Amino acid sequence: MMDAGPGWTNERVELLKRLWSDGHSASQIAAEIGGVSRNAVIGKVHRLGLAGRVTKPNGAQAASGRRPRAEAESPGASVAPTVLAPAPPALALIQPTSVPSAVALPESSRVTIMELRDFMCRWPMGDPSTPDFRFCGDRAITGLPYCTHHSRIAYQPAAERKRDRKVVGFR
DNA sequence: CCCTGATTCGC
DNA sequence: GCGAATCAGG
Repeated sequence: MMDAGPGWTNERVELLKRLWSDGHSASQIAAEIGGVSRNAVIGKVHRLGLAGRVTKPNGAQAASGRRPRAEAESPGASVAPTVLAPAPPALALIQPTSVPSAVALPESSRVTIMELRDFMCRWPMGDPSTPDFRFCGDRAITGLPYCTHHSRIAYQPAAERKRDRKVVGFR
């Protein structure tokens, strides 16, 4: 008599609530509960009214939802051209004068410009005029030219002159 | 390429 | 009510 499909029993819902309020992500909760997908968790969370963990002050909500089953996209139409980074690190001028490569980056996936892919971090490393000039090449944040590490450096908020040395944006 | 939550809609 | 598909953003 195995239950074919354990729906959202009271215990599961309570576990969901506990994990959600405990700060676990939807995918983590889904993996913890088992048998449910991340979407299922999110959907249930919203249905329970628990959503609203991250509320945007602006009226700009999130996605507009899923498409109404229509896919008449213009195949020939080209989208907007690729936009470059708003504030590149001025090439190698901001070079890591004291980069403990032997400690910090044991094996950074540095790549040449030829090996640089779209999803790779474009953070310059080394002197562009030398043959050993490479880019970080690490996995870049989607939509951004840099990886998580270098994004923090490139997009540092201009309001942190001295004190407050905490890392930006993190739950 | 990874991830996060939000939303819609067919079931 | 449920959750996959999709979207938007990091």
